[in-house]
Amino acid sequence: MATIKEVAKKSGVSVGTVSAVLRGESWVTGDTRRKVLRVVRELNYRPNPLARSLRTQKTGVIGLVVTDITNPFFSLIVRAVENYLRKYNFNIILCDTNEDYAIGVDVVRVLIDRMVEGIILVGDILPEEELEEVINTTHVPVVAVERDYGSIYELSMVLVDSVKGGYIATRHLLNLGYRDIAIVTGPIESERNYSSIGRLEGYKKALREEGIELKPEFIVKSDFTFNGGYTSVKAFLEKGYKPRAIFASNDLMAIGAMVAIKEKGFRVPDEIAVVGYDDTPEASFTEPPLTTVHLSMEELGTQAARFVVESIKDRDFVPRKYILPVDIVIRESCGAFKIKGK
Amino acid sequence: MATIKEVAKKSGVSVGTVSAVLRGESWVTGDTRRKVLRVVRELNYRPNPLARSLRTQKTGVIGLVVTDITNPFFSLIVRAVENYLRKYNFNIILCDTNEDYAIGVDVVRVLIDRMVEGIILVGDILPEEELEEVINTTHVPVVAVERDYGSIYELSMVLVDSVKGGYIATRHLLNLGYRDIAIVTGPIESERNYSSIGRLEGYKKALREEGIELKPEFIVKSDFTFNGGYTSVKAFLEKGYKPRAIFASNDLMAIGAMVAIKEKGFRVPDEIAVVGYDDTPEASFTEPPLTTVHLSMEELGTQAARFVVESIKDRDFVPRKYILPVDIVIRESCGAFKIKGK
DNA sequence: CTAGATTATTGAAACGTTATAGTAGCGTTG
DNA sequence: CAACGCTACTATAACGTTTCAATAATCTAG
Repeated sequence: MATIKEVAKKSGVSVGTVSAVLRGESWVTGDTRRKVLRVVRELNYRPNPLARSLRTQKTGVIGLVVTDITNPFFSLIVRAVENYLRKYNFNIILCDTNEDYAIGVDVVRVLIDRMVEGIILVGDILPEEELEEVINTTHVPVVAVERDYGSIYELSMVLVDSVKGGYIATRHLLNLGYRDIAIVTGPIESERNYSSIGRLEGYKKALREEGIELKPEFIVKSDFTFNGGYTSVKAFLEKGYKPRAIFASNDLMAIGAMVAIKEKGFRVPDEIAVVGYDDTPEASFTEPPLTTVHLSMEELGTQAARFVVESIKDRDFVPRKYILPVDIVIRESCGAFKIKGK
Repeated sequence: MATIKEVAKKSGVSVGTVSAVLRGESWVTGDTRRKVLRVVRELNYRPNPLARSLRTQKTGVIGLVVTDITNPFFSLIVRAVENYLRKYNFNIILCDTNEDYAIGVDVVRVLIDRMVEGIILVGDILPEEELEEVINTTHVPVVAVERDYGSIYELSMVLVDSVKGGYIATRHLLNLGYRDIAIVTGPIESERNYSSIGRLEGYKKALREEGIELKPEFIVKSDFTFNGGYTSVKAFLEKGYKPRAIFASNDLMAIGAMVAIKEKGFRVPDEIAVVGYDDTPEASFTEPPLTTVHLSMEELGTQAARFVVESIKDRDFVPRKYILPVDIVIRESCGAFKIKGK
């Protein structure tokens, strides 16, 4: 609670000098510097970041907005962002929008009022109009993660190569000799459902390449939740369809799908193979362990944080786009070991 | 970017008046008020929270520190805290310590520097000495969640009734007729491992009550992780022990235990029944679905947030302790349905 | 009508810093 | 030895608010 004035008075110099010492300005002479530092320690003085920010117009705070912190996909990103930013002495104001645009718009405004030095939007936080507004009326660098806003706005983006992910998942199933492959997708109504659509594209591409005809009824629409995966696959099987393999566009739905499959009396992978997407921690706990498209949330978060730090440090940083590469991690739900093993 | 000065100038009144209008002071006359409000809208003026905070010594920010945001147990709490605090217009600075005391000490200092109005510590963030320091040298209200600091410090606490949880889990297994019940514990070396020890206590109490002798070799020490549960139970079974039921002190370990049990060729629950603790979302996805001690992380978070808000609003709030009640949610891993069903 | 009270408003200090223009003291230099 | 340039500082104006004592304007009472 000591202020810089008290330090100045007690050490017999001006506040400017104290400030200079604390900021590490080189001109202060050895003697005065030592005296000031001693007093600082004696009074246990710590500069008030509020006052400093008001003067310098820099807060050392980054706004981080996610749609759902309880989703491990997002919390892993949050953790990575935090770890990266800590190294640069940035703090994070975290907001969870519960997938609600209204809250998103609101919190972004508040963040700007609070003069955060950068904003990271993870997932579908803002509609385009609002994003445009933010970018046009402020100079806060914005980084979008897992949401493709195209190339018309001045912001960096960190995306996953969804098409490729969908492609290699399907390719893997094809390589194992399966032909009848169904897909469980996330929401695909609007073209802003970038990741669901991309994964579906990859799926189609792989089938096309192999000369396999696309069956529209094998495209099962769902919603990225466990329950959605479960109910949609259950309904699908109850209609009498029986694919040899299912590619679910995320792990949660894959887990739901497996439960439904087993409930219907089919074995995984012997009768129906399953592949997921995301490689969330639970993927290795399932039975059988889930073969899934691996992507590093850590890398996503780190990259986003890096972009934000760079745009702050480097006055003429030009917004970039980073596409995260993906690969497949083979466990047991696809049947690869059984086939190759024998 | 407009300032209050510009608003004052443009509407022909003093800054004090503008400030008064914005804060809703009643004395400003209808005419001036309207004029000011019009200009505010025209210039799209928004007060600068930094300047305001500097003057009022109130920031509207709460510090929220967790040990591991990727653990669903914590992220559910975070979400609840956020939702509650949003209603009161508080923002959250989030810090993840990665279970590292050094980071914990550091971030709490920073939070205090930044003049947060309250601090919520979830899990084992600070050693007692440091907590004492914080409480003695500042007046920031502190709430600890899931960490019992006893009653000597001036802070509120939100705890889970661990003894009771351990008790009802074991009781449930006893009621199903099982006698040979093993427990997989979390870390129990230090008495600050409040929750592991409590759960173990509850287990012992239930057995004692039933007149069953405690077998020390049936107390399997582990570490609250999936892997820990898996390896410790695997080792346990390989030593030739075969309990009729296992109570794991959290769901992650319970899931690990089930994998180990099945790997050893035993069926769950027919040969070995399993009960978990926490009721995390994954508990319903396992096979068989996990019977577990349910506790509401949402309630934990909300209660913590409530305490913090109350201590801010109410000048003479006296720190309280809230003990969350627990109950058991019966699924299939304990075998209750099979037994009762037939 | 005027003194006193009330009401609507202003002006300026304060919050705790940083940034910048200014200056005293002192050694060089031509 | 006057002019100049350093060096090591100081004084003070910002940053954008809120708060509060002071004041002008209007009303009330005697």
